[in-house]
Amino acid sequence: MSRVSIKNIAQVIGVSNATVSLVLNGKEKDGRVSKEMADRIRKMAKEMNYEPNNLARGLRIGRSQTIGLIVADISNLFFANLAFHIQEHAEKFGYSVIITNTNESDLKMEKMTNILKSRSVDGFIVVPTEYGQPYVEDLIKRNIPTVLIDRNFPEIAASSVMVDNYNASVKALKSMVNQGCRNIGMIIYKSELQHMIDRKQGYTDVLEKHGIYNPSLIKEINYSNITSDVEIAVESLLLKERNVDGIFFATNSLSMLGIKQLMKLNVDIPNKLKIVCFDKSDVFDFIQFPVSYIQQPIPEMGKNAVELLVNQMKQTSGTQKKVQRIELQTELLDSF
Amino acid sequence: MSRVSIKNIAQVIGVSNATVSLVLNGKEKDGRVSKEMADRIRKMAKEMNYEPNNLARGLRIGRSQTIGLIVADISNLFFANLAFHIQEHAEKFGYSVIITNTNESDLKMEKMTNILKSRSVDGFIVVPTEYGQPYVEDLIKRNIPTVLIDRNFPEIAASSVMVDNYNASVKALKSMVNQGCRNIGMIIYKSELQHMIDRKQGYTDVLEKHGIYNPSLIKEINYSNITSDVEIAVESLLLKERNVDGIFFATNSLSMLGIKQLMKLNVDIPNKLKIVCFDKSDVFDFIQFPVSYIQQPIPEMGKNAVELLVNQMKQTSGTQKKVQRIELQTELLDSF
DNA sequence: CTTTTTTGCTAAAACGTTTAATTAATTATT
DNA sequence: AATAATTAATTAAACGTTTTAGCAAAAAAG
Repeated sequence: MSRVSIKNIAQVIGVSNATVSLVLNGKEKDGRVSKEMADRIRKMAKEMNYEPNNLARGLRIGRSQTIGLIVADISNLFFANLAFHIQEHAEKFGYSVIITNTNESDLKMEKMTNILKSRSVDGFIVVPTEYGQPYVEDLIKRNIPTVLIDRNFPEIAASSVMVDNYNASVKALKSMVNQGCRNIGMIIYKSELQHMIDRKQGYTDVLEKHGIYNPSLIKEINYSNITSDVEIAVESLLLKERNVDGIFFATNSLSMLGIKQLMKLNVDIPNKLKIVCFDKSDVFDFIQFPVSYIQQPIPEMGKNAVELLVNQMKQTSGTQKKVQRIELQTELLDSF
Repeated sequence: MSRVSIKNIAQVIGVSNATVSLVLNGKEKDGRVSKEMADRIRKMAKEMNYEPNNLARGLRIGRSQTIGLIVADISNLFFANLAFHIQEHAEKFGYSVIITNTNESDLKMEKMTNILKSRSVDGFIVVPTEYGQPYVEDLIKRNIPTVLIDRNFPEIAASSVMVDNYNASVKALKSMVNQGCRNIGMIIYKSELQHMIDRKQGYTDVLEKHGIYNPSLIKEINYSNITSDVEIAVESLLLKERNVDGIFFATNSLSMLGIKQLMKLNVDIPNKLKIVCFDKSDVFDFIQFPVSYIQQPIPEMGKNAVELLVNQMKQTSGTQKKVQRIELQTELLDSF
């Protein structure tokens, strides 16, 4: 036997579709359905194992109660955690989440926005790719509720939930300077994304203020060549004449590879070299030297993104969405 | 301006809905639409930025081209990777994936199956919770295509993609015995799930065959108390009189906590104690002692699950689904 | 004992597709 | 020249909801 519909229930009870629908949506007051009939309908619905058809519902009311989430890489723990919290929170508002991946590919970003649009998601939460700006602009032009997370495009009118990357970086570098570092390297992705630029700027500003800025200590890594690029970068920074006494890793993937290389080279941490990483990692619990790291408030990021989005979705669809940019603070912590 | 529909395109061109639909679905041959008209329609559709409404489509054709994926914990890297590969593969068949979490809660499992059912997913890929069997049975009773992954319920007629947990365990234990271990402990979840039972059975059988089985060396951990339980279990195994010279960790989360504890206690690995873990971890690259681990073929698991499911979904909806149980082999590897 | 209000329900349209059944016009076949 | 076949489209119903407007009966008010 196929799926039970409202019509089926209506027939069995001998009442109209409308009455059943009203009751099952808790609008019995509004529809003035008698208490007895309402109870009878609810009982029968349960008995017949009725489950609403959200396709039909979505078609009719023009909403699908679904959020489209586009992340750069679900197998990266940072994004996996983010996805987890977004989902948990979305559920509280009655939304399901469709998670999709871009693998940092702009092409895939275009594809994923299209797939999700055609599934009538009510809104988007997006970790955009480097040149994904046009696709975000398209969403906004179409007046589809959209919230950027982790990364944003400052020059377009998009709501976003970010951490204060500049100050995170400043915090990290100040701490290194205070601990006596004078030749601090930085390993960062080569990217035009604003959050990377901010992290770099924080580094630059602190070091310049202390008169110890040296641009040749910034190593920019190609995402496509990450493993070998990091190895080379670390080795280059460790050249004797450079006298590097600190390295700041701008993302968790860079940290992992960097630390691996530092261990291979038997670098004396923290005595000869101090390191600060972006993001916490399980790995920190297993290495014999202390690591400082910038902790991002992942649960709050997810929570805020969902709330921003829900607010946007609530607004009457005609009006221009109000742009809200949320910036959360990070914490600088020590692994032990 | 709101979303462009087929009707809009039809009006602009001055033709019927049907013609536009036929063309946009590539059925122009079937519907005998002239080449010129077809081209005109396609061009106009592109120009007007038409995007199909999959809610309407799904409602009409009774399928949503969506797979519901239920995992135990998306923030666990094993499941995150699995989700990643399932998604990549599903996409090739034109399916989107809605990922949801249960956090090992049976209640949530029920909720998630309901949510996904009401979203008319065409099929389910499920990592079931310990007592989630009734919900899987319900899906099967309703003739909804379903594939279990990572865990299964042998007594119900459900298709599944598993690794050969018994032989994985046998492989691990044989290797430890061959390396001279005689008092081997095991740390495993207290669970009635078949894959856990199989892993335990592999342990038992190998050790019994060698006459070195000692049930008091099996430590069963409560999922809700995992951190302290593992600490206690490790300490208990390391009591002098036990003379334990090997520990087998039955899951990645147990491995992580166990290794942490072993490091805290400064155990001499691998000289005094050998360890084998289930699943690979990033952490292995960062610890100073070698670890053996069972590697599960995550990409193949995802691929097989999607293919099984797609096959089920292709079958005419009336017929009883053929049950296929796929068992993949694992590899025993060394971290270095 | 009218009139008004309230109560309890129904009819029917709409959302955007797909698709089977027709129709009408043109071309091919005898 | 009549008939058959092909081509190029159309019509209209259906999928399962939601929701507005309306109707009839009962209850309340005057």
